[in-house]
Amino acid sequence: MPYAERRAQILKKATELFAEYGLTAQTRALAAECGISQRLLYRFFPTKEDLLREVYDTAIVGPFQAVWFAELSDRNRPMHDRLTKFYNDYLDAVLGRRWLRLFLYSSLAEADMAPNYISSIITKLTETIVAETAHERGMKLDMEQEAVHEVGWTIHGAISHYAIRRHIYRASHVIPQDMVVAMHVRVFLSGFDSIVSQFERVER
Amino acid sequence: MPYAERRAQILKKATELFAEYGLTAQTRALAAECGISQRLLYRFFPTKEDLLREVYDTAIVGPFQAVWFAELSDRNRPMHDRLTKFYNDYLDAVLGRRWLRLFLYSSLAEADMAPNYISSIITKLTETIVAETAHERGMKLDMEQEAVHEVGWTIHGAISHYAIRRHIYRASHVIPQDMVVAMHVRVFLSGFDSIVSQFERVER
DNA sequence: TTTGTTTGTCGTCAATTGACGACTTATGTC
DNA sequence: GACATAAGTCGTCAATTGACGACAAACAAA
Repeated sequence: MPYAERRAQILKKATELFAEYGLTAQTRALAAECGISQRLLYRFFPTKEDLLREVYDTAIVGPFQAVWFAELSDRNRPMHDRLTKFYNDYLDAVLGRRWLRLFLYSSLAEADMAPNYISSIITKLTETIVAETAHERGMKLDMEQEAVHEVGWTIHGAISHYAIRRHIYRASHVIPQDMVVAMHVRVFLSGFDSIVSQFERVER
Repeated sequence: MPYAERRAQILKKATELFAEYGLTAQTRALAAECGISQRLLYRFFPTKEDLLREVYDTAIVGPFQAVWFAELSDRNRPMHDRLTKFYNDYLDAVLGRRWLRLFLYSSLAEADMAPNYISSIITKLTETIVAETAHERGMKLDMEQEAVHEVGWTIHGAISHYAIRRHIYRASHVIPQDMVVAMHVRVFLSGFDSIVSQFERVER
């Protein structure tokens, strides 16, 4: 099998394995999964840690679609629709079992990867959501950056936790996903004015 | 050192160790932490797994205060106060770094412990919160049990995720905790009517 | 055919790790 | 003192695990 193809196969299987059994999953299990000898892995990745890093970059940071920022900022559509669309897509493309497990394992392992994802993507995301919601209502935001993030986290955290509940805690999920998204979007939009005013009052 | 005392010490150190380094932390490290030989551990716990189970029972299920149910059902106080009080207490007593790390490690390890905690405690909690909120507003709830849980999870998930963000992702937390709680309680209460009506309409 | 490069395996090393048999030391108790 | 029970250590075994040197097979190019 040619170099690139084999490498891609290993990376894919490694992603599945680490997501399932944690970052301590063994290289021998990975080799067996690929149908190759354990020694061959080391022709493609110098150490297990290099492999882990690459798994993280492709499987955690990769799935986020840059186009989502554009869609969330499309002022021709009502914020309610934009949020509903975004979070349904985000749940499907990112917050699946594999992504969540990898992300949590990495975060717990201290491997300051999660902070990277958070600071590089989610920070911008919460800012966008809050700014766009405020704009739609003709509000002029006057609060600390940290408060903006906290407001954005209300909906993002609630939906992320729904995914954790579903995929990690294996809670039953009889209520269909789009209905859950609809609920959270509704709660967020209906409570938005009052939470913003809370922060504006206090943070001045 | 007497039997009971030594055993308690081991249990405590084991909790710290497993929370920090995961359920794969080594018995030798634990022994060193206790200042005893590794062999001695096996006089108190037959296997590592027995130790793990006991750590889980005392450190995960233990911290939940039964009195919280009574407080949440105290109809002499407005729901807003009850929720604010409860979630500040819950964040302090349960959702700390140690508890969260243990809980997540256990959940990821498939060790169907998390489902236990969820089904035995959180299920009842969400039911109480939703029922009490509805009662305060003179509403008669008519929706599926699963929908009730989902409604309760909006606030419980949002606050749990705030704790995860803070302790696991190590996101900066400039906004003081009581202000975050206030925000989530406010969002929940102001959105409550509309989400309930959403489920009632659809679930019939 | 020869030669060099790529693709791949075998076997092994050193460190780690859960578990435990055998033994030692301390603390009463009659 | 004698003797039992509790508290504790030493050393080791077998299995696991990341890493790698040495060698074999496939294959293209001259």
